[in-house]
Amino acid sequence: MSEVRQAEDTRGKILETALDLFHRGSFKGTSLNQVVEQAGVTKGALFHYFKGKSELGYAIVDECIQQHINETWLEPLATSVDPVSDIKAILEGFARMMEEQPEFIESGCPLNNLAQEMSTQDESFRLRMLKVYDQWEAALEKAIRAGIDAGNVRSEVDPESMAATIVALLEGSIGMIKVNRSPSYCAKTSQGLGNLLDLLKP
Amino acid sequence: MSEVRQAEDTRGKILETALDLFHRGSFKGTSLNQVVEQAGVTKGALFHYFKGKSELGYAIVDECIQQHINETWLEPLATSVDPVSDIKAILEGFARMMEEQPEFIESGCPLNNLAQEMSTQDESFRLRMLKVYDQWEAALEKAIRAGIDAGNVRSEVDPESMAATIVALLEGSIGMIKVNRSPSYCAKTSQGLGNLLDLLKP
DNA sequence: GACAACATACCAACTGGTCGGTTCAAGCTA
DNA sequence: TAGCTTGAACCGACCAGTTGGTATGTTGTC
Repeated sequence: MSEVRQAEDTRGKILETALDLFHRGSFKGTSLNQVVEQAGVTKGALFHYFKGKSELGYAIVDECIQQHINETWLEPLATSVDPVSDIKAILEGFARMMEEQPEFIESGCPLNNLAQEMSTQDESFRLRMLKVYDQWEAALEKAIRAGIDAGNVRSEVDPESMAATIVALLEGSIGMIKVNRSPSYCAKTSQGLGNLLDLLKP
Repeated sequence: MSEVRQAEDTRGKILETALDLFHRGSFKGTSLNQVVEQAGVTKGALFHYFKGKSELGYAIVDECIQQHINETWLEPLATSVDPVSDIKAILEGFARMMEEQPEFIESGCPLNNLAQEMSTQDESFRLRMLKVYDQWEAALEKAIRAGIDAGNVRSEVDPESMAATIVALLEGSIGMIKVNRSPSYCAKTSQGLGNLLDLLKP
């Protein structure tokens, strides 16, 4: 007993643990008992920081997932004028991560998992996740537009539709990798994404 | 009481109801109590025909979903030599269905929903759903190959990778429609799919 | 009377959530 | 500076409701 009080650290540990469990399993399929057990905290601590399971889920979207999208997509694309190269670089980063942490091949995209599970069940969830997707697509669209202006992307490309297509194909591919769970399928999808991106080139 | 015995009809009603509930909600998020209530049968009846919840899920994949994929994809593509036109025709059928039954915009693809939820949790589930996806991709691949032979598809296209890309983009798009839930987003994704298919043309 | 086709009552395990308590650091007072 | 108060940060026993699953019947048909 009589540990030093950690304040925000406990909240962060709960968020981190819940993200991990929701990612590997699912939102509804993970119990709060599992969360508190794995996080090494008590039910009281969890309900001290979050009004309930839903609020915990909202916080994960607003904080953890939003931050991750910011770091991996929004910031790298913010000043891009050559989206084909920059997007490919991000995807290569993914490929490396999947080799290092094979759990990601099985578990898929945390955002997409949560979005597919919860957007029909909880409007509040849906709107939060839609906001993240909108920002993601907007960043892609802006980068494609800048690419066109800089002469790095064909002018016939429709930035809005292409941005949506890239997100859909990426999320769809990650989902199929989850079901297939084989390196050869990873290669197939990465080829598909590469072909799509090459279409942007002049 | 004392209704006429219906044998296989009861089983069918349970399957149909469970598919509907698993589609609109999720597998774990739907209780067997909901299933028996909506199907108008008792728990005894359900456990008479299915060993448990998992077996009920397996039967839905093996029977309902497999049959649906057969009818909408495998059979129409079996003798296709012009896959671009034939796939577009199938997609137009989807578009029509979404207008008539708006619930499909919200609920997404039953196979993908189940696959994303359960493939990490239950290997038996995963293998069954993978089998359906494999058949789907094989049918697309075969049609693309036939299209190349008939001069309706560019010979540079890689049938295997393109088949996987079409499935991934389609499932990804349906998933994004679920989150966006707007007709304008439907238009965007349908444009993206159309563009991809037009790439096959010579 | 044997057997499939149900019906009903029931169960242990678990669920999200509550609630009265405890601990302790920081601020206020005298 | 010693004592007092307050409130955030927990703790953990408890709760009503639900879960998937079972055990024991009853009913109609060949």
